[in-house]
Amino acid sequence: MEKQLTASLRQYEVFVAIAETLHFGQAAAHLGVAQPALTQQLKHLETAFDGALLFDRNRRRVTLTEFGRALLPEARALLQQARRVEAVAEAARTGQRGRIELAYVGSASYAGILGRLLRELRAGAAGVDLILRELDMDLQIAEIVAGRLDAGFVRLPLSGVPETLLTRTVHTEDILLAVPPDHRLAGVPSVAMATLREESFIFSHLGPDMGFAACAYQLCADAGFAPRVAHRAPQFTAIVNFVSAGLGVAFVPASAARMKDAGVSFLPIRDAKVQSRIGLAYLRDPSNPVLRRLLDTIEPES
Amino acid sequence: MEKQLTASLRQYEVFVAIAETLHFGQAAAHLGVAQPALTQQLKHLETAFDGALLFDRNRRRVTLTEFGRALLPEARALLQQARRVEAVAEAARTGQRGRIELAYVGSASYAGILGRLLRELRAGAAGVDLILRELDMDLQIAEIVAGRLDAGFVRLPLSGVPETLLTRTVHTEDILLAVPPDHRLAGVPSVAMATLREESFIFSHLGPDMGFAACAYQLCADAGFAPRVAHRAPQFTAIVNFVSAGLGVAFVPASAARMKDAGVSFLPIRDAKVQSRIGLAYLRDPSNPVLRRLLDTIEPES
DNA sequence: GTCCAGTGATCTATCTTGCTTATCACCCGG
DNA sequence: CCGGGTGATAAGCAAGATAGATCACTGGAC
Repeated sequence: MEKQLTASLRQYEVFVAIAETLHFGQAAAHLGVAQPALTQQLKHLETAFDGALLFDRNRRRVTLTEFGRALLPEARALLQQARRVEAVAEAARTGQRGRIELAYVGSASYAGILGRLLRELRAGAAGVDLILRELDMDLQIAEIVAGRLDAGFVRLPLSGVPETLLTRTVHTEDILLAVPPDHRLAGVPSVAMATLREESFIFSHLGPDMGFAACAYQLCADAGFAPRVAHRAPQFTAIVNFVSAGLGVAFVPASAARMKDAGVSFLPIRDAKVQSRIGLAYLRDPSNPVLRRLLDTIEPES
Repeated sequence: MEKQLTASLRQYEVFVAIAETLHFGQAAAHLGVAQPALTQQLKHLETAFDGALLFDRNRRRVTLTEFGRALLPEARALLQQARRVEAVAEAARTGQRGRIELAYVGSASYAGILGRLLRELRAGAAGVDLILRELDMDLQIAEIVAGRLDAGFVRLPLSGVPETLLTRTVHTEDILLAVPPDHRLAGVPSVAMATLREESFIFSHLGPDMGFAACAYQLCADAGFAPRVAHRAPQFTAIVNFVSAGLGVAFVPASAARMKDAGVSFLPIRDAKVQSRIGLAYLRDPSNPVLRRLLDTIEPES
């Protein structure tokens, strides 16, 4: 059992108010209460200190005793800290202060949206601790559902996830076709899906129903064929490397085209009806105020 | 009207206790109250923060929310400051911390008692602000009575002072006779009062009923004569200078004999029945705890 | 000296707060 | 399915805080 505190904030508040005006009536008005309350609270405080008087009350003039004078700065500091706690509470409640743990799939870092979004998150909220790490989409989902991660940037769409897991699109970009330097299409200004029916494709590891791969399969399905998958690679860097080595062609998000790897061409697809979307995935009704604030900065859509 | 504080120390205390154990029952035991009290107090605190929850209570496990986690360090700091205020209050109440304003008559500084006493005052009380100044006895008394000075070191006795002004002897020393180099007594090992009846004396300015002068007059009265006062000077340094210049002899406190001014001899008085006392003068029932503590270190006597 | 305005203390009734005990609702392991 | 453990809820009581009226004392005006 800890040592009990013997005086209340209210009592220190009264003490400081009287010390500032040296007048019970004015201090009472300042605190918005009647004067007898001050007399009583102050007396309680003095009783808490073994009866040591804080003021000399000569009926006509109120003066701090030496004891009171010694206590005043500490009492002021206490009240200041109390106000600070409440200010911090307000900031934490509205998400301007606190901690958030986010993840992102590797390909999200090409798109440059991380920097932008996180800059927004920081705007006017210098007190936010941000823990950020790169993580594959499937692991992100597991961590979020388990409550060990607040939210994550993934390639949409998701499938087979609990319906408490929501997503919100934060970035949309075209899908390009990456072709090797010596490929028949290298150098053409754009391609049509129909011409790709016989190509060998390099796809990501992730299944056909989620993320970027789902969009790629959709492109092919729209064009009336199923892609022949020659190889799989985990990340777009690896995929582009495979393309560069001539192992096949690949769909990549436009932001991955910056890689300019060994003569690989990135060709617009004339008749593409789908784009790749990066979204933030999070649990419904998030309790983390920082996340709530982050979601507020993203237009609530899809 | 200031912004009102919305939560109480008790509520933060409850919050921190629960945060430390993550268990309502244990926290309640720790605080020495029944468990429902915690539930209620915590709810009050959460209500004060617009209903934002501080803990996730899953019936089986209590966890801090991000909001609670953000608030915890501030709440801890608040409680620490509250404990600090009470510690400071205790120290101030017992005089180990605070401020004291003291004065001393010039001749008290020869006696070396200031250093000793003030060292005692500081012992185990590093938080004491000491304001010290040299001041003549009569001014000291006025300042003390007016409440502008806590206490002062003076030569006893006092007379004609309010009876609320008390003194306490802190130092006693012999009275010596200072004689010029060419005086008939220069060089004798000691003198008897009876041989001084015809001497010219140098006295201090202060009246015959107070301080050192009162002792000197008493010496002469005991010997059956009234001293012939040739000159007056305000301080012992000046008096010894006058003696050195051959203007007469003078009684001085033993501690003034260190001055060794230009061949002046300081002779013990064989039949002296009085000594000079330095005392601390102060108002009865001092409210300054530091002064009370100082008085406690001086044996309560005289 | 007398009186009056100003100020803090005191008294009392009322309302609020905080705590206790008893009980409930729920989760989880056997 | 039951029992131990845990937090929430309910009701009652004691303590605390406040308002309003009044008292008591101070110090200056005259």
